[in-house]
Amino acid sequence: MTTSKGRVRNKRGEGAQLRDEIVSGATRLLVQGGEHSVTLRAVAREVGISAPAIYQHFADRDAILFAVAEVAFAELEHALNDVGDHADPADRLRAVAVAYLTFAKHSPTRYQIMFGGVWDASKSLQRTPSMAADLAELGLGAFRIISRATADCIEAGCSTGTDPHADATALWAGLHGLAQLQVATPLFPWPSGLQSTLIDRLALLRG
Amino acid sequence: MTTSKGRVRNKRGEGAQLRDEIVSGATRLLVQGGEHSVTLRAVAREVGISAPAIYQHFADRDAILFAVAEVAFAELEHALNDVGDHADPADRLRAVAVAYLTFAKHSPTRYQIMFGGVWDASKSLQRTPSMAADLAELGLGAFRIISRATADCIEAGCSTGTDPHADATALWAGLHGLAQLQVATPLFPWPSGLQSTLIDRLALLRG
DNA sequence: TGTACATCAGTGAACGCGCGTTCACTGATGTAC
DNA sequence: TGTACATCAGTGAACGCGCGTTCACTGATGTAC
Repeated sequence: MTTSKGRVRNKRGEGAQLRDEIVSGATRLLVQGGEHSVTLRAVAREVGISAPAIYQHFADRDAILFAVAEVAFAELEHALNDVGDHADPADRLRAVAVAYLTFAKHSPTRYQIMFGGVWDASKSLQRTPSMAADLAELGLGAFRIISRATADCIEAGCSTGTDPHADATALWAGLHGLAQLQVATPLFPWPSGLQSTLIDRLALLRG
Repeated sequence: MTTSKGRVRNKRGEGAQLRDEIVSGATRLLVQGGEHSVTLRAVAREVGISAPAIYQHFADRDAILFAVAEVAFAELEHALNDVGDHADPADRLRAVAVAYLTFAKHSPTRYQIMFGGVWDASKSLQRTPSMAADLAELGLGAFRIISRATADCIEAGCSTGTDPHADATALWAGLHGLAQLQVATPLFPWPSGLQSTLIDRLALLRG
């Protein structure tokens, strides 16, 4: 059986597949039209199902966006892990940092979803216990990769730092700021080599 | 004459006062309930006027938020200029940076409005020429203060940097990232002294 | 093997809501004569 | 000085829209006997 849009109804026991389609559809809408355009009904239209069908998989709109963020975090983590081999730990850390910035530049709207923005004050107070904690946990995955690479630099003597956690946190903040600002204010006269400057200074890498 | 809410109608020639009240009301809503709660009608309710009255002063909702951002940028600029006297240029730069972070921490929702988020992809394509450029100009005001303070450090020999613009930009990015991340992920184990670490490293200040 | 039945994976119509926006208007206030 | 008039600063009702959510339902599919 096909719906009016040609979608094939899932077989018995395979209903959970729709969940993935919903997340994909929401991601597509997010990337194309911004967070604002991801409504429950719009997602249903995008996927080719009726609106109520979403309720079998998600409690509300925010739950969908949360799932989108989950996937995005997983992709980011994968990108950071996938920077290839580097003999020099400093080069590896630089590659990780660049991968982070690349992800943010390539998927600005998803990146925005991942770090706040969505869960605004009014609602977040209620869902903080569950969602914010889960989201923080997801973010930690990406952070740990940066953190490990930073620690490796210190151990190998490529960095003059002494506190891996503090250095990694500073670097993370710097990367986040750079990623966001460059997307937000493209008209600003960004100096060339800013990425490297910021990374090397925050991670205390030797010139 | 008073309206049902007790508001006194402006006299002839003083209609422009309502503009300020609208901006204030929108700011109040933004601070309390997040960007999402700033609708044209909600603003009208907050101010105590009918919804159509807003159209005499603003073209649409985004124009109101833009005005809110304008005021916020002016306040930020004022805060950065108002850090008091410092014999050491490095101390002054540190004070400016701390003032920046304090503003962001104290007015997170306004800070969010100032740097993107609001003007999402779909709409911004149309209003980019006028609004994004104006907003960038506003942001430049605050940046110039950081930039000048950074240049002073280099001139005075408190910083080992050689390119004031690049250093100031890196510092700005770092401050922005720290400001945003700390608001977005309060559960993260933020190391103490992170602010100073980040500032000193990016501005190349001597320990 | 056939058949009744339970369950799964959705649909379609309907609801009430708040939104942005328009339109014609109102009543106070200043101005010209 | 009085009075007609233009203008200013809004109001109030109405519109169509998309939204989230509910409800009863449908029809295919697997399962028990």
